[in-house]
Amino acid sequence: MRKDSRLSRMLHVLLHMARHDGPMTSEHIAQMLQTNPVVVRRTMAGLRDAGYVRSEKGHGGGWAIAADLDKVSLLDIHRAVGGPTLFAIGSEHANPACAVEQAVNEALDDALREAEALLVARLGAVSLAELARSFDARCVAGGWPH
Amino acid sequence: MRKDSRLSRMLHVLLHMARHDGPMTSEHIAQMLQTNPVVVRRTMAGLRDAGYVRSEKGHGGGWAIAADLDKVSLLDIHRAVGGPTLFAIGSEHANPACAVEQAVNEALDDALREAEALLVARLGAVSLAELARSFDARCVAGGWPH
DNA sequence: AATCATGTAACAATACAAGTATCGTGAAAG
DNA sequence: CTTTCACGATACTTGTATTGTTACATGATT
Repeated sequence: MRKDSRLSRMLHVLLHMARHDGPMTSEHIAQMLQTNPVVVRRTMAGLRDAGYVRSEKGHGGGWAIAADLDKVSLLDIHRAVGGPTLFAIGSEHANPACAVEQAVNEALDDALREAEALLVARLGAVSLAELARSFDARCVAGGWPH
Repeated sequence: MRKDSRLSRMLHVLLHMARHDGPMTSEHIAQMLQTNPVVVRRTMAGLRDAGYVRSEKGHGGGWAIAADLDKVSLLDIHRAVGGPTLFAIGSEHANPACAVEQAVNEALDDALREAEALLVARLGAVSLAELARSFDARCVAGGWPH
């Protein structure tokens, strides 16, 4: 399967929106993401439904942030875009009749659950605001013009 | 993408082979896995190349274990079947020009790397022999006939 | 009324594991 | 030494998910 980049893309967009006055159009965002405006709308629809962004039609319309970035975590965004499967590996049958297969699946699923718990904890611990601040810090450290 | 079940399947097969005298044919294994003999040969080719199993042609031929199960970890098997990507999510561009995207990718990749390290450590810490023993223990605990 | 922008539906492209069919090759059995 | 068995290898097709694309409807602004 192709790798799901929706979380990455939405974080990218949100950080740009946080540093941008006024709404941004799907067309503009699509250029940033090097993709299609329809893909942008499709993906951001999830964020809108969750209340993290707002969209307006017509002249001067587009997308704008609609939530306190301190209160939204990376995990929230992951879930807002559909909370896709995290792992590309797993077991074939959920409830196998074979006892050997049961044992194998249990061992594997244990390990996967642990890794998933860690990842979820990491994503849940970082807010969009913190991510934006760490970006600012990186710019200062790198001598970036403000 | 469809979930990769090669590791799960190969562990299933190896545990059966450990409790089985003489070689097992691809046809027999395919029935266990509820799949096709060609899929079995294709997947087990990796294990053969790594020296974990051996295959023989002709009458009485088939697959047999060719290594000390105490010395082979679940991680070894994962790698032998191609060491596929573990995560289904990730970032789109490896080296983005956009500084914001760089920051986002770094934050995400950090979290993914940590989770991957945990998973790899877990898989690397369990040998096939240990997995087989834990299966035996489970059978005894469940009152399984030996 | 014209324009701009989102909303939605439908469909093609892409990627990759898995499934399938077929033939070749070598080893054992008769 | 011919048949049979089993792997080896190739060339597809299928299934499933994201992503890309086209087209058109809808609502808001000028």
